[in-house]
Amino acid sequence: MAPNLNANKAEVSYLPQPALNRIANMGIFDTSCEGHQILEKIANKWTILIIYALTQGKKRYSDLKQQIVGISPKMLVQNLRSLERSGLIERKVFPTVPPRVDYSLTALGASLAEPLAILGEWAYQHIPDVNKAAKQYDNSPESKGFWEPK
Amino acid sequence: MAPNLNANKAEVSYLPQPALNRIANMGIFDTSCEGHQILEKIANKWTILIIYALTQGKKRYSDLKQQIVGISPKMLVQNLRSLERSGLIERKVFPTVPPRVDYSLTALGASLAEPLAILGEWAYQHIPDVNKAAKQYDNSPESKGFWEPK
DNA sequence: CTGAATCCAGGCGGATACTG
DNA sequence: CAGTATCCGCCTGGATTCAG
Repeated sequence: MAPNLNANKAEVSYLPQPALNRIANMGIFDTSCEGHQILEKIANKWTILIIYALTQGKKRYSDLKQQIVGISPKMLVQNLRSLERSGLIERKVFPTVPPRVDYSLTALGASLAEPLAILGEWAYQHIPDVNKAAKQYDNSPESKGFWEPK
Repeated sequence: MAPNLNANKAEVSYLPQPALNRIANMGIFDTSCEGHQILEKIANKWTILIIYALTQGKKRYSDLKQQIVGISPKMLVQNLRSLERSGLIERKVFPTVPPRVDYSLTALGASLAEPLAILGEWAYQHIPDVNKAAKQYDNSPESKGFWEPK
């Protein structure tokens, strides 16, 4: 946070100021760094969607399974456990028959919802931009002979 | 955007207001939705790290390879191509010998850097929280007999 | 209903060797 | 230097079945 704006960045001025300066120098690029590991954990498709869903309020297992289209029970449970273990969601079991389990965001999980929501909004807002870029890329000469990544 | 604060959310009041209301109802949970696909594309480890690195300014291939610890040439190129195709980064080739290639963020990519930075900052700020939760979880009775997810 | 267990294919992703 | 090509292990993740 100290204003050590060193002069070794001449041409690029598009950096978002506050956040990135700190991040870059904190070992985020190193696998052994805990921040890296947490980032890796939350930066995956299913995790994000689960957080999104739970932001609407507590939900049952079957609700999540229905809302998150295409998720297999295995992946759902796996990610739910992962999130629970990290303290992002809470799992509440009702000893009834048939059983009932509610999942909800913890305070920690709720604090993550905001950043993830911003990310999701970005995705929506830039659909046309990405499509346009993809179309241009396909018509460019360098798109010939490249193994399609994904 | 209209203030339709319907009353069907009684107990949970932790939702971040602005972003999530829109996201949830826009098919983000559906694989066929373009927003979903873009999100899936940017929400992966290597992509995020590449964006982070390039936020510091334009970099050469070898610079990226060195900075992003543990990335293989295959993954690096694959993700670079993916990002280029989506219009997030620009690839500039210098016809010199030995060859030189610079990668840099486009305006679109720069606009994504901010959300990603926020996410990365969240990861760092909550390292202790996640660790504490994990420790508690391990000591809880329900952590017995569960297949460790990741 | 909420998962657990098992099976299995596809692809992610690392290692290596090789080009212009 | 900046990739490309190839091989391949392994793990993700889907499908299915079963249990409490």
